[in-house]
Amino acid sequence: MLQDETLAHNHHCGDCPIRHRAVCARCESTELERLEEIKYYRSFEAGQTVIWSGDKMDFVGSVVSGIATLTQTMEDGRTQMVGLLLPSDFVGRPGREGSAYDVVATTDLVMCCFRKKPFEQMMERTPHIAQRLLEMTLDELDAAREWMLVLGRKTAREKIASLLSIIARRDATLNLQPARGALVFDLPLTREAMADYLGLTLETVSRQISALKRDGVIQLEGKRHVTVPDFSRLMEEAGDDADGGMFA
Amino acid sequence: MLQDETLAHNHHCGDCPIRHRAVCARCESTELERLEEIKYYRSFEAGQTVIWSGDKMDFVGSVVSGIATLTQTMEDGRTQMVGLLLPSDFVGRPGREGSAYDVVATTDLVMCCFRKKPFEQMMERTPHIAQRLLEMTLDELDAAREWMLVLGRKTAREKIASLLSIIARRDATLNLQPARGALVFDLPLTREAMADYLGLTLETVSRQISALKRDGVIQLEGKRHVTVPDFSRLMEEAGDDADGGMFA
DNA sequence: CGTATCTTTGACCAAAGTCAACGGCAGTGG
DNA sequence: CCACTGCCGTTGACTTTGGTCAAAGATACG
Repeated sequence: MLQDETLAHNHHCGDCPIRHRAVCARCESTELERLEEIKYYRSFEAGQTVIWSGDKMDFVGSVVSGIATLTQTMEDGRTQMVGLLLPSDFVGRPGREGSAYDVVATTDLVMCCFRKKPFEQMMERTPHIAQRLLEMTLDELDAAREWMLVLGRKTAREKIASLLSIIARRDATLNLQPARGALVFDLPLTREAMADYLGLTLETVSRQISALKRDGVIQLEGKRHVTVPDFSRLMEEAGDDADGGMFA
Repeated sequence: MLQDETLAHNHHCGDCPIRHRAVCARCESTELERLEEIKYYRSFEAGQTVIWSGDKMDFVGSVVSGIATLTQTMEDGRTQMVGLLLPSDFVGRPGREGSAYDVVATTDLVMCCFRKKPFEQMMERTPHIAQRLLEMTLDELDAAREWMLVLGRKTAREKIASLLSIIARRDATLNLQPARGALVFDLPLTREAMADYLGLTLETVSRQISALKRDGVIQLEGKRHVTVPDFSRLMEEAGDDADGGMFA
């Protein structure tokens, strides 16, 4: 276990892998120093719940590494994922007491946390933080609206293709994949989590993945390792018109 | 037609009906004066498109009166509503060129507009505006996530009940309805628009409204005028656990 | 090995979509 | 004033998609 290392408080923001994308992206070095004073790291194991819906949140923070999900649950147990948190994404809502959602670590997870009160105070005095948070929130809102189209109007097959293309695209930008040819990535989610993401049952997810494989849209190695031989074909299956401009 | 009146440029922000809820809510009088210099009003008739998806937006603004919708459309014509804009809601995204969605006036509509560039400049110098916009954006994000649960996991009947309860609740807060007893309101949307909101067909919307009427959950007068004799019953039908605390 | 978790697949069913006809109402123009 | 037209909404018959229930395969872990 390397948790001791990841938990260490003496990481320097300058070396931080999410330095240029997180809520602190626009901060200058003096601002970073002040953030550094109120920050601390927390690690979570895969499967652990970071925050329960309704609980009081005494911190906010950024995902440094790993993946977490934001989910809502109805009393009868139906659940819908409403957010997928990747490195650099922000957790928590300044100016609000409790969490509206369950936050669960899907993989092992490291978060850079700030106690809520000091962070809120700092936000008031540091426009760079508020500006960046606004920008990130607007991006999230756009993503949520895109997702609403998926949930409301796409077929099961299109939903799966949409999810795969989102994950593939993200992976390509993070890991600087060759911009041409086959995309290769690992699914960070179980079939059940994909179902909760897409408003389907896990059986339907499984069937549609098998169908996409049968039709040559994707190749599978094991349950989780995916190869996409032709990305524009996948986009077509997702019902997304333009080829996204990724491969011109 | 009173359009001349609503179009007049000499409204004072102090008298504005959305003064305390819109993006300008936190501004002080000197800040309001400067906003006043760059604002202008625009009116749209019911059915008119305010902005086309992909178009360049040279303004941002607030809905003053009337209702507008934000919709996304796939090439084959499937459409999903992704936002319902009520008085005080903000339209447009600072720091981005084009609109990602169609904005359509559902009723006659008056908007308070600001040219984008001056507004963006003012935002940088006026933290009160950026703060309020962040707060509003976070609220919208919460609403979008609530909506995702509706789209992904609720049955047709629950979806209709959810929409009715949202409209009823909004109407109650706006028009200070008696906090007890029957709620009465008008549907601001056609069956088709409701279908686009909920990811259903208009036939299913019609059938489920008829069913809720048959079961006594709602009463209808004409096509659009709704009476809800027992709000907690409607909440139950929506699959929303708590009684919302509205009627303690 | 045996147990637990995740996944796949099949048979059947139910909810919502599709296609089509029709009813009501408002506006228009003869 | 009435007939005509267009839009909105309702309802019915039938189809399709995805959900439900059940069994069994794969993989990892102790």
